[in-house]
Amino acid sequence: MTRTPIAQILSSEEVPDSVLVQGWVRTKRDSKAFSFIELNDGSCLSNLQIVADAVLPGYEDAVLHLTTGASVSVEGKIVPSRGKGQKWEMQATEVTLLGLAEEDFPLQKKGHSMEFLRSIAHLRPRSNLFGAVFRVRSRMAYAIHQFFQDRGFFWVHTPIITASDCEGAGEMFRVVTMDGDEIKLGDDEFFGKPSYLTVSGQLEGETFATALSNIYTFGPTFRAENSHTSRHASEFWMIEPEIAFCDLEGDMGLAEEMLKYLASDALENCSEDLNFFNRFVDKGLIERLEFVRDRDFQRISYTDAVELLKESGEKFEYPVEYGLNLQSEHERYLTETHFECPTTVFNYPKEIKPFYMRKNDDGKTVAAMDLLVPGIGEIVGGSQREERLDLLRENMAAHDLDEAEYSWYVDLRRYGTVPHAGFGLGFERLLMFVTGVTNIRDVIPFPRTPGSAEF
RNA sequence: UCCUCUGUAGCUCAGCGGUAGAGCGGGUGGCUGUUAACCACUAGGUCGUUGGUUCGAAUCCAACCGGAGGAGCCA
Repeated sequence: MTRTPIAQILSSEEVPDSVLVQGWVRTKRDSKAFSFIELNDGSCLSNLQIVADAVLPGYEDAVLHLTTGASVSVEGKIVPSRGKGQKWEMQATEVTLLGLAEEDFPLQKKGHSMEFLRSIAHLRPRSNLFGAVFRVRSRMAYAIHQFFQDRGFFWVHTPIITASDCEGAGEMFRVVTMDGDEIKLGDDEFFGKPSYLTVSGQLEGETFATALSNIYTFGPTFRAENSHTSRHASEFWMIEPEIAFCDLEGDMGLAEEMLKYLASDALENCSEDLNFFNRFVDKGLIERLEFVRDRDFQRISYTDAVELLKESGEKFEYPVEYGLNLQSEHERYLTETHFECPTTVFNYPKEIKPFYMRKNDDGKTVAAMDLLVPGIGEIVGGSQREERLDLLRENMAAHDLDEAEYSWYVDLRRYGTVPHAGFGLGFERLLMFVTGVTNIRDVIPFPRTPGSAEF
């Protein structure tokens, strides 16, 4: 008999008479004549309640000594439940123990801190919360591909090892080879020059956007910054669409449409897990996702945002002044206090943005945009790219970049240049937004942060 | 890199200068169509590490190690 996922059983109107389920025991309650086993196989949040009569062959060995965490294989009939709390339950005809869980199995039925669960990252997917997080993670990855593929975007696999620093994107990890304990550098360098783990696939993405028109990347990204915050990781996943024949307006539109699409997809396809988050993690989650799905986002230029912050009467720790970066507290005020909804800030001063962003006609600002969401801050950062050869060269010089290092990037402006734009969406930040989980370490299977690369 | 908090049983925590505690989890027994089941008994600890103060340190002090939060940087 082949295994039937518990999700399939619990969502059925009519079920096959006799099925096989396999999974891990969440809890067990014994009485004299039978035991209730709560079995979870990760296919959904809910457990299947199994009734195992004491007269079953092997009851003593296979059932009586079961503890939380043990793995079992159970054959039986699905019947309407006589108890409250579930529609179906299983009347077991055969219970086979696959593996006991030793008595110090760390996952209990209640009261674990996120910090503790992080320390047992190999077992935490078996908890309700993390099972739900990683089911939603899978679904969101699927929905992202669907969103782009439905709109004619091609998925491009940009390199993970790179020799070009996407300027300003952050500190990089160096890639080296070893001879014993000796790191090979200089002339012995494997790639003939210093190479790094990618901090962004954007520059390579642009080369494909100027060929296939609409592309996106979706893959791991690495930043060697020594950040200790709940929203930074050294290894994370990023989605970077790049669109030819597109300006900032279209770029902002796509980012907003995408966020709405993903909120809608999660509400539609992850309702059981979202309801769980809504109960135990963030009471306003579903309401917020519905808001994001149904209502328009706010847009405000950097210049207007600075004015708004100055006139808000709010006391900020850091100064608000044209030409300075908006601080976390300023972004939070805009999206959480003033607008109370996702907010796109656009047209930043050129001095605080990277070389590749397109200069606006005012000569002072560039066509950049950041999409801010309540509770998390920046979730998308993007821009229209500078497609004019002379202006790009000026920008590179102004940023002290060696044009020779970026000759292939400059070439895109020499051979059939086109207006184009794109953005980066942090996948984990999206998941924080969709699940209500407040620490990035808890939405990625095995988090890498400074000083921590266990598992 | 800077600032702040924190480390006691498998887990969550109490104790805050005078013989190491509870709940949950584990074991044993009982009871019940139960559902964070319930009741009784029981095992389980170099109080993060090292040093210091003290008649006496889980408790006070210092350093170190681990964890967390915030700032910056960004996604």
